[in-house]
Amino acid sequence: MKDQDAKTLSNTQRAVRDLRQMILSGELAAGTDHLESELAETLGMSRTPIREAALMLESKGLLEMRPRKGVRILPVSSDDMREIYDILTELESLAAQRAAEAGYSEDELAVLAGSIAKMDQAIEAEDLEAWAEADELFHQELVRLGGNKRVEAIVAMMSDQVRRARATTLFIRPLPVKSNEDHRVVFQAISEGRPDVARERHREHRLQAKAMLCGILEKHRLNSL
Amino acid sequence: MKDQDAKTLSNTQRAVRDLRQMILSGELAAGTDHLESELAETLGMSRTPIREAALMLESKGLLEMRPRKGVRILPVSSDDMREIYDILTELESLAAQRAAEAGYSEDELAVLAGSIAKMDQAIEAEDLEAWAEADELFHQELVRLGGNKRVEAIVAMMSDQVRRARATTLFIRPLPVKSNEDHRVVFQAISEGRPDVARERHREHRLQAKAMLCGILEKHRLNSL
DNA sequence: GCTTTTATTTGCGTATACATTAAAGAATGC
DNA sequence: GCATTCTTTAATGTATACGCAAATAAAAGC
Repeated sequence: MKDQDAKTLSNTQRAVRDLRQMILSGELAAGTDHLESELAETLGMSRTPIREAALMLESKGLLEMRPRKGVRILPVSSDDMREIYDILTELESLAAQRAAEAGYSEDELAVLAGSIAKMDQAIEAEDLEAWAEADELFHQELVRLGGNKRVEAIVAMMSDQVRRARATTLFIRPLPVKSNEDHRVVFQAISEGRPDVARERHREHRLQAKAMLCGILEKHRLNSL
Repeated sequence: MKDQDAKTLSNTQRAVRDLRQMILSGELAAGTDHLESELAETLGMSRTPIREAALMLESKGLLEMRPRKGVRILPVSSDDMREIYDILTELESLAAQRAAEAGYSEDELAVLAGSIAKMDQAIEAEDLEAWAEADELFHQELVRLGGNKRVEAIVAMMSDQVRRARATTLFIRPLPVKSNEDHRVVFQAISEGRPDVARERHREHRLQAKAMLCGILEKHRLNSL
């Protein structure tokens, strides 16, 4: 990822990548304001590419440009999480259905199967970070198999917004054993070519995840992550 | 809309509005390329706000910025229409469900009811343009009542992409009598507070609309609108 | 002492200049 | 006549300059 840093990537693209990374990692904390000129200096470029990057990240919902107040890193409230999870529920369920309809071969489902295996191992080792990573891969690959590029883009966007909240709740939530079972059921429905089952089971999986996560957020008064 | 033209609106915002309008109206035809400097001259401003506007419209899926080729107005193929309609189906069905759960008063449903009345009148008068406008209002208001801002934004984005194709098919498709019945059924389910019915009926409505529209597009070999 | 008015600062929006580099065209060698 | 290399062109990516309006500080009036 370093080899095409200064080469093929434009400063705007680097700014998008770096700012996104800084937001997701919390280096730019939610709710904080930052002047365009500050960010420009931080990333070692002029305001122009910073502005362009900020514009893009704004339409991805990660920040907001407020004249004279600087760019504000948008916090994610539990209401936001509800909105986002509702969307993920619908679109991923569609993807599961379509993936089951597509009749993928075992080879084509290898990545999905692999992500499930990784999650099992992670549970075994009680490595929550590794589990979260594999879980994300599962959902991402599921959506890819759904074959709808726009769904892919929207889900990626929503996932970005959710990532910070997940990092916080990861160590509060119950061990995701049930979650793994859900994934296996969905996988099986896809590999057996049963669209309705895949759709409905994934839908339930997501609805439960939403309830669990929003429950935790409200119980712990974790608003604006 | 003219009074705050040069006043409160920045050039970038005007560029977004005007370019969007020019794309939707076909003044900037699908598939054509335009240099930043041309557009700048056309809209009477420098390249800077044009670039910023183009960046935003790019992330809304209306155009694509290709180095040294200019900005390309993205065509919408029948495959694209499938993707878009699939998303609209899922998200609008969710909105219908949520609207029914919300238990809106008659007053709060007035706009929705009004849009249905307008569609009936339009059918009566065989005014397809008016029907399309009222239909759009119905869907937009339905989504608004769903109470999910992100869904609203996504649906608005997809609607933009679909608008050109609709203009073309409007005079080929059968008279939307069935469509009006569907709307009434969905409306009733919402006003009676029956989420499952609202969801499922709207879902079917959308699936049929998709089949009809994509059928027409392929029958008439209308790719890349 | 408090409010209102005026000055000052400061960050943004936009124009413009310039460097970069891909693409098109010309020229050279075969 | 064709391929290849060099030259030129032209459009983008980026830096920079500057006017303007909003926010803040200072000053005047009550």
